[in-house]
Amino acid sequence: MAFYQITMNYYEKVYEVVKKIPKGKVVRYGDIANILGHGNARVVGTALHKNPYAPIVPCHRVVNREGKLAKTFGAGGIEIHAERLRAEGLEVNDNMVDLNKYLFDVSGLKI
DNA sequence: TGCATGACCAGAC
DNA sequence: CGTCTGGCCATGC
Repeated sequence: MAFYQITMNYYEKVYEVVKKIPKGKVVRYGDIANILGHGNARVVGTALHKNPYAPIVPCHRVVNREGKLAKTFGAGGIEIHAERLRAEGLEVNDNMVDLNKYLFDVSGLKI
């Protein structure tokens, strides 16, 4: 929601989707981009990198197509990224999670 | 208005 | 497996 920001329509859509990811699951940048209707995963990554809603938006539940975590995680670095996932019960090996186990299907989400 | 940037992706080799 | 290339498009200067 646009609490006190006026110019972040696109990024805000990203945040809205990310907030709907259930605990213990992850989604890929491309999947978010897909349901937003443009297919540009880079913009999704950029949006989360700036993530102004740090604790509200669970940005650590977003990984790339390989299941790898963000190299330059905005809220503390890749180690924090991994720790937050482990805190939710996910296995993180070599900064990577198993998409076959934890991938959440966002195609059923509404925006 | 134009140009560079980026938590990405798919294909080629 | 790994590396490289081209494309993607919102954002900011």
